[in-house]
Amino acid sequence: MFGNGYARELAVTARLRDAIAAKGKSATPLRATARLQTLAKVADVEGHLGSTQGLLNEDVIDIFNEIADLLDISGANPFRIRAYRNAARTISAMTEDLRSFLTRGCDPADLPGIGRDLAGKIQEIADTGTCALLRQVRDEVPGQGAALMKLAGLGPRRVRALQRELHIASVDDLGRAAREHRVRLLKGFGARSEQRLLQAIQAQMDRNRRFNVDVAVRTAAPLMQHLRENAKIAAMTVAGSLRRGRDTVGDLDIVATSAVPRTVIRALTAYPMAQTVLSAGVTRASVMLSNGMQVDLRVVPAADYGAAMVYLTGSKAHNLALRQLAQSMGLKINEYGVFRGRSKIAGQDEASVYAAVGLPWIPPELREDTGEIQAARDGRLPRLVGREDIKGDLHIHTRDSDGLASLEEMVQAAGKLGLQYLAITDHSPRMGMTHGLGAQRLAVQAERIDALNGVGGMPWILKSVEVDILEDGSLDLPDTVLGRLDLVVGAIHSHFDLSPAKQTARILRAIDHPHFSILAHPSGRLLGERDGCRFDVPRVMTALAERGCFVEANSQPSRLDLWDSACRMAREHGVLVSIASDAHRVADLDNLPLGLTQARRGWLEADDVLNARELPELRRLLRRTM
DNA sequence: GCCGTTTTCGGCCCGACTGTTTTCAGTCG
Repeated sequence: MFGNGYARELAVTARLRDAIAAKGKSATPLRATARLQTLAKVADVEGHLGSTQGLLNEDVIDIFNEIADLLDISGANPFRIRAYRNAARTISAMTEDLRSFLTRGCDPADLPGIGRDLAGKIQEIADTGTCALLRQVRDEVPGQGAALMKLAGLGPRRVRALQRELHIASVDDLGRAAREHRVRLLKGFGARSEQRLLQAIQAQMDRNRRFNVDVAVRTAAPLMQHLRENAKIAAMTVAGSLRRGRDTVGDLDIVATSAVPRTVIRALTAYPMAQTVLSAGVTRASVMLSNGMQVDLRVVPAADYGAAMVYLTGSKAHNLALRQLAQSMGLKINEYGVFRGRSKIAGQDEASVYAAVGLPWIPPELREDTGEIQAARDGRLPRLVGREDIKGDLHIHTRDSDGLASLEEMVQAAGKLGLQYLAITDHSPRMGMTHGLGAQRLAVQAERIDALNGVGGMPWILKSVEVDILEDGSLDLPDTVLGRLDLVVGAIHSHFDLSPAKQTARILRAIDHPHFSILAHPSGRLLGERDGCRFDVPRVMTALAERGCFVEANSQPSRLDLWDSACRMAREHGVLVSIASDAHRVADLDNLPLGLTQARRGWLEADDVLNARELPELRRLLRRTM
């Protein structure tokens, strides 16, 4: 998915910064990024942004993971295997382009989990595009071992057995063998595992499907209600990626506490939407719902609830780091609590678990092992922006273009939500299908806004427009028209597939426009439908900062654009973020928390958020000085 | 293969569930 893959191309993470600082080297990401941008400015734009940017990171991640899978199948030292996986994870947490990292003279061996050997392999991949060890292990493990490993239910041992005994090289081979009932003849396999493998092959074909967060919420709510009504539950919460606020959700993780766990397990397996029961034990069960979403349920005693919540909220990387920290203190963390020897010292609530390892409670949105544990240790955790900090909404449509409610209805609804101000941002003329507004209709709208503002008792209405950024970077309305507005929100709605160089130049030109205020949904991605456009994000952030402009975190569940790491990059560049609903109807105003969550995942505090400002301060900030 | 409040060797996160076994290995989260 665009958000995850592309996020890897962005700037230096705090984890990286911490790791380098811990090793006694000084490296401020801002300075590093600035240097990079200087290089970019002098370089030929097309050349700089050509085919290599970010691809090295992907290459190294793929190669290290494949080496790990193949070593696993060949029965290598498990800790050597883990080293490759850890290194791949470190690279995927990097948001700077690895090639520019090397160009700047930085040493990958300074990164956590990467030593001299793997640093050498990274350099080898940078130089040659591949790695001798990969070729070697591919020779030793013939066939598509790595592809087989990705099937649910197949690990290294069983892949090895399939390859050795049945000469199965590919997923297709496996499907054939399973249908011919040859797999069940192997030791350790039976008719049931044969059936499951066929299901796994089918599931893999259906997969790569993650759910937008609104779908996940709409799936979770009735399920939770069903469980409450049909089982004796003392407390229950959704954990996993939904609780961490990921932009998309793969499955639902639910943790519940009950004196009679069996009732909860039974209630889940009896849920009408549960199509297949994948597993059901005494304390844990998994089902596949009819909409294709998997639910993993864990039932624990009240005394273990906090530990189970930490465990099931994850991320896996965060939990690993937490356990290692515990271990270094002579403690053990599992889903039942924190233990010193046999005695349990914490676990009832999450705060006690963190406190046991000397940390303050860490908000779920930060639990990705991207520097939050070190920040918590140092007392540097951000005070994340909350719903109560949001004073207004700077991206709202009305019936005048493609909205479904009138200006008056949107303003009243914003007032009911306690907002102090809102910006009306209907589309510009180029967006023909949205009935976009030209100069004349904008002037009429402005009169109605003046009249409403004159009445008072409602949120202050700012005059604005969502002006189309045309292919060449010019704006879809004349200067004279834009100059009369309180702010100008600019967005791309076409030509998403320009080369990164052209896309970057297009956006930079738009930002240069004297009346430009906020870059809205910058990538234009539609989750699960359309990848976003590709552009040089650090460069655009730098330009926004230099011009006194802002960037939007769009709250539509199918957009969530900016994504988390780009929000973090905005903060690092000193660009204030407008967390906006992009509402086209009254109900859409309630989407604001979704964008807010991405902002929180990007470590944003209230000070980093444009619409956390009071109106007078907002007005001051909107006055362009450059 | 990495790493050091166990510091250049000897460790490396932890437990539930499934299927195939008949006491447990393999897989998964």
